[in-house]
Amino acid sequence: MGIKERKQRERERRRQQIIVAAKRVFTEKGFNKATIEDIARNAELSPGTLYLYFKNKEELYASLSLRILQYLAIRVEHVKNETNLGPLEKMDALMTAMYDVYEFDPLILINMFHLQSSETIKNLSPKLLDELNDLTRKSIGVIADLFEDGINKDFFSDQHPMALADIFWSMFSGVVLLETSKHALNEDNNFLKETLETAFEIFSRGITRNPKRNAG
Amino acid sequence: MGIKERKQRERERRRQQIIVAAKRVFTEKGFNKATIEDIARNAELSPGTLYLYFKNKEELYASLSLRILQYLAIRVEHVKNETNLGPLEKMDALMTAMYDVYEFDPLILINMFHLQSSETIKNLSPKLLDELNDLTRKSIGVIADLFEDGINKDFFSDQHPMALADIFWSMFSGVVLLETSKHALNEDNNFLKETLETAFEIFSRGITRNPKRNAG
Amino acid sequence: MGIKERKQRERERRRQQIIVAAKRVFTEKGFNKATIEDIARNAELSPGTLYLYFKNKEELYASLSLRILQYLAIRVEHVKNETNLGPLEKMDALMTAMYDVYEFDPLILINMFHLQSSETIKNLSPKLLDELNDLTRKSIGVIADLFEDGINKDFFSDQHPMALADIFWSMFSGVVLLETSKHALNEDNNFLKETLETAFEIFSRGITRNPKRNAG
Amino acid sequence: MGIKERKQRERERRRQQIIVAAKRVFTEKGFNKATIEDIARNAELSPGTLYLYFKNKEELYASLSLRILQYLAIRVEHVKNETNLGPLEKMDALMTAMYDVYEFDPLILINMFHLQSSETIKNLSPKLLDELNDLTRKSIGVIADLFEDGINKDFFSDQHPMALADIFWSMFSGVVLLETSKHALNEDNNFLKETLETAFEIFSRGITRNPKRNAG
DNA sequence: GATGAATGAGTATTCATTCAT
DNA sequence: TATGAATGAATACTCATTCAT
Repeated sequence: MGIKERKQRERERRRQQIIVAAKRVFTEKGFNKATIEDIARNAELSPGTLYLYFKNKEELYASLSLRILQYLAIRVEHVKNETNLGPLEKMDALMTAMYDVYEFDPLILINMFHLQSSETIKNLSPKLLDELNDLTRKSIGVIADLFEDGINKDFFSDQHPMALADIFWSMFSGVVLLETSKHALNEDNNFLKETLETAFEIFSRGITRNPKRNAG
Repeated sequence: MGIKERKQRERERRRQQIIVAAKRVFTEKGFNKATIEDIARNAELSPGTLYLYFKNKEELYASLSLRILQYLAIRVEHVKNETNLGPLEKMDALMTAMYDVYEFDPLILINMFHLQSSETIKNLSPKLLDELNDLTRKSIGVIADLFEDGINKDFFSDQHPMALADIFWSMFSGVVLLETSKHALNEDNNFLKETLETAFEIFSRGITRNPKRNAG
Repeated sequence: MGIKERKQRERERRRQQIIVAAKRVFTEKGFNKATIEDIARNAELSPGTLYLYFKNKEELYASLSLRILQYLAIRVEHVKNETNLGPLEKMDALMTAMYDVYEFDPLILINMFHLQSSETIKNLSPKLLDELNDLTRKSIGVIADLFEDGINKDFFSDQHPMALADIFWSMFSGVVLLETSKHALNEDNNFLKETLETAFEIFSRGITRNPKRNAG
Repeated sequence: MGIKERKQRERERRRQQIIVAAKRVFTEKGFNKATIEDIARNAELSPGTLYLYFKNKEELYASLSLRILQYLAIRVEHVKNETNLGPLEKMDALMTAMYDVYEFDPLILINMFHLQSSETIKNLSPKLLDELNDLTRKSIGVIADLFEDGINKDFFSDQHPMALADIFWSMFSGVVLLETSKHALNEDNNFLKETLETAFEIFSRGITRNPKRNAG
């Protein structure tokens, strides 16, 4: 048992070692230009070993996203559960959470959005795709709940909560992608934090029912 | 003379024939999985012929984006020049324009956003990249002008116009990408128009100075 | 008839136009890197037109050699027919002739030797190859006759005239190729004339029967 | 340790396996018509494997020449070091050496001369070209030393040793190429040995100072 | 004859994946 | 488990040649 456990832990350590290397290489070269050998060398393992831990290159690529999505899920869930916060305060907490998610691992977050572009989706295994989507949808669902709550309590204007959540998520990913592409183009991109804050601020004001706000 | 002209027209027709085929194939398979032979077959031409009209695969791919960016530039420029419209009305006109751009060629628009993802940027020729960016930046700049005008006239809250334009553009691309990825996942995505309208509506309300609005 | 003749002359002019262009391009780029379109552009004609005058690329390439081989044949024949010259004087005349051949068109001469290398031979049409070989063999044969005459008159040591002619020809082509490869390597190659003279001088002394020479 | 050594040896065996196949195929078809797949098939390996041992087609091609040039260098160096031989005897030894070089690998020797033709030079990587040239020049330099020694000792007529060496080398390569092109033309070429001997004999007599010879 | 647009066969090279050790 | 040598499928691009005008 102790042995089994140790082996299990050892195995998990190897997995992380590979994931870390993969992150570095994919981030530097992009999915297509990154080779398995690059990653293996970076992980100080042999190419063959990678296949003992990941079914194939795409699976490895996608596995990078899982962790950040899990973090996202935890964070938004936590916001939802903060029962002592009102809808507006939860919005603030949500925005902070989103920025934390971005900071948790910006490179992977971008990879993930890229992953969602239609080209990549076509080449992913259905199982993996489902997993990714479930995690994403779950978080967006929780976000929708927050909006719904706000609407019910008349803080937010009366719109479809899921639509709001989608737009919120779109705005988040749109800003992240744009700011990152600026980075890739060597323009300065130190303003992502400000841009994101401004974006969320606009969004927040946009959905807030004015009387309430004035009152608040 | 007449002959020269006819040849010119014939040549342009071929170009379009190739572009149409490329669009179909790139859209179906994505840049990497699409082969020149696929496109040639689709265009009912030989692979060699494609190279009489486009220098290489990337050039062909990017040429798809140019047209829609030109359309975008024209549309936003036109909104700016509508001198008889006030800032709020111009916002409405801008949103309509953006949706028209989406409808002008949704598939290519998505390709284009994908193009902007960092992976692709790394693999694009600098010249091409510049061209694409100049066109994009130009339009975003005009959008910023609209916001600036609105701010000067006290319709919009006092924020950096370029930042607002970036967020506007991010929201647009974010929504388009999200809705399209839903499509790729076979969820129904007929709601893009509504989502986009809602998104713009929220954005609009978010940036509008309340007193004015109440007055307006 | 006059018309026919004029047409014939016109046709010959075109042929030369192409040959001149081909020479330029083949010399600059070598056989493989030179394209038919390069040559056509250089000749201010269309690619298709070249095929009205030459069966294919290789035929065109080889046709360059014919002229110089014809010049060679004439020159050596002329030396042979100089009945008022003795064997040693004929050798001098022969060497002068060979150098003239080199100067007649150095670039083509080198192409020709290259042509004789086994790789190219395999890809030439038998008919053309025969033509080239007949011309070469014919000249080498005449050279052999000169040696034979010298041997018979006891000027030259008693060796197989054809073998001597082959060696003479080998030496000539060897020197030309070596000096030219030096040129290609950007070493100075202005010494070809001297090298060739020295080579011929050595050859000449090498085959001359000493007693005779002492007497002579 | 033993394992490492065995692997090393195994690797060298593979390399030879490829070189042997390459020699066969290049010799049969020439550089351009020979395909990597041909060679791979001939070596009973996959195309990809060839690239584990050689960077590209040209490198593989040129690697064939290196061995023979190394052999040449060793042989001429050895002749030079035979301190108990006089100049004339060294000439004999040199000629024997040259013929041995030819016999060491006739096909490759011809490839090598072909390699030196200007067309090929243009398409070779500079690094490779340098390597080949250094080796060649080195041997020709040693040959020049032999001539210089002979001149100093008054055995040979007073000419520039390097020029003599170039001519000697030219004659060698010229004879080899001519005789081989005869072979390619299906004429019998069994006389190369004789032709080469005759050529060297003529050369030798041509450079030898007569008084000495008479004395000798 | 002349054109030049179209053809499509031909190939070096890469790299994800496997499997004998 | 781990290795890494071997695999071989896959693909952009070129260019000699043709042929409708």
